[in-house]
Amino acid sequence: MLTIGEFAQMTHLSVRTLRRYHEAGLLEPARVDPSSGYRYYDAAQIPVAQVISRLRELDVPLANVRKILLTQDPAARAALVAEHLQRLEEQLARTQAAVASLQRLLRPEPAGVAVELRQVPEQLVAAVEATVTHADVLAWYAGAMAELDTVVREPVGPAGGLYDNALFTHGRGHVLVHVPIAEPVPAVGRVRSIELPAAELAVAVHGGAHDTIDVTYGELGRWVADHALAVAGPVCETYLVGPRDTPVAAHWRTEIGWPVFRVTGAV
Amino acid sequence: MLTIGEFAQMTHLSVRTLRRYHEAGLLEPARVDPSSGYRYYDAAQIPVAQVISRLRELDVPLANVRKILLTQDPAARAALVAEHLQRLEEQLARTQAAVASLQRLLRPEPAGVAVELRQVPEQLVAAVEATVTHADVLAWYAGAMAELDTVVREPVGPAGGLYDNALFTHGRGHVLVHVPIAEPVPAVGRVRSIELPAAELAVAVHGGAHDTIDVTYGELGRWVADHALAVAGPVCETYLVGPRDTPVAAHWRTEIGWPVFRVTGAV
DNA sequence: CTCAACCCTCCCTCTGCGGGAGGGTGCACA
DNA sequence: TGTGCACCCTCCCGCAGAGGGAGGGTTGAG
Repeated sequence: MLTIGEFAQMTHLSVRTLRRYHEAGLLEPARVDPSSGYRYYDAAQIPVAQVISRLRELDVPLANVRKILLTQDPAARAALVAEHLQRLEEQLARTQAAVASLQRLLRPEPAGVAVELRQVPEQLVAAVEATVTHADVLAWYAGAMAELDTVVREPVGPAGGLYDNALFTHGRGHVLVHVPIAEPVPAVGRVRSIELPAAELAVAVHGGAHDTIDVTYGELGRWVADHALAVAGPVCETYLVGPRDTPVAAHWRTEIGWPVFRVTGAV
Repeated sequence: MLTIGEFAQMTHLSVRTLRRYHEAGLLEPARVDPSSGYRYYDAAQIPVAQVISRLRELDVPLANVRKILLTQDPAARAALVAEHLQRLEEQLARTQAAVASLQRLLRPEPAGVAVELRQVPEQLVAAVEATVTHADVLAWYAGAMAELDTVVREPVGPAGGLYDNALFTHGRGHVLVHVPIAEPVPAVGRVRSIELPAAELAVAVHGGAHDTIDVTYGELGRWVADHALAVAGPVCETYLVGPRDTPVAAHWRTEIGWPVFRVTGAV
């Protein structure tokens, strides 16, 4: 039987951390003295503590560590670990994208995005909509678009999405993805046929992956601000070339439409 | 002049986050209304906000972001960014090591480390010592060892280190690195000639990089516990083959000496 | 039997983000 | 000129996972 201090020496985990792991149900001491509360560990628990330590080095949340430890079946356990490694790889990809984008931003050559003012007529679309958080929007978008694809056989234009301002200002908002159609389709699942109202948009096109789309948003927003046009509704993205057209992110083209009130007299 | 909400839309940062960045001195609004406290931003601040956003994606702490933004000289700024990228790479290496080690740990084949009981005589050494935290110990070690190398011309054995138990149990403790010598050397900088006392050690050898040295610590500690030998002092590491001998981490050999009281009658 | 080293619990701190309460502002429209 | 509503403000609390430290009980060697 080892005291918590001895166990800490052998595992290189601090006494505090061991107590926290006990409290979290990750590493129950072999025995706890009922009167004094002293924790006593068994030498057989050393490898368990080391597995925990390795998982924490990989930033696996304590709750997931618990789940992994409670999983007896080696295959299921390996799957849980693999799932986390998957997440690490995605994070690595995001990190690399951020590095590339940062280097571009720090070079003092403004991109100079072309902005155009456009009158968009009302449009019949098949749509899926929901209120989601900023963190969930990517996953939700993928599901909604897949569902749209199963229902809409003959789209008459590229897919698009309407993004409530609150999504950006407060991290949660109303989102609608749509595919333009010629004739109404029956309501299936979450898909509904609706008519998007006509709009006046300031439009810019973003080329490449969506990691850096905020740069184009910034340029477009700046243009709108410079031209003193009031904002009046959700932003409208149109996926001219997207993941469904080519897997090469560099070839994607996304049109961003920023709603404005026409200030000049021409109607 | 843009309100905080408009600025949030253009930069894809939440209103809350912008307020926090203001408070932290990262992104001062172009104007703050003295009576209402309303923040007003300039469109020219959009790229700045985007740089902050990219740095935060790279997990640069707000304090460092501030430092980077306050640095006018592009070269110095690039150096700060490069420094952080360096840290990211090190972290990546640690992550990969943790993955490899985890896979080994989850395979149910115990390594089976050979442990030996050894009487070590007193030894004259040139040493550098300090009280450091667990997080700092690697950097401190590198500096101390480099300083030792400049003073000691003729070591009579491999370098080693004494690690106070508190370093492991409480994350901060006394550490001493040393090189054995035949004759005392003059005190230069932090280097002193001292005599390490004789000791009784349980000894095991760890092969490979230090990422996984806790596994050998665990095996050794378990052996000591199984043989009911009381611990009585700092752990002693000896770097039989280390980074100064070969850059190939897989070839390193580190001897770990765990102080014990001899229980058998033989003296 | 004494005393130091150890252990316990409880509460606070840090970082960077979000939620929500309670209350003041700005501006279009009547 | 009021009214209403969207917007803005500050202040406090929550989360994760680690450390710091206070105040007090236990253990065990001399």
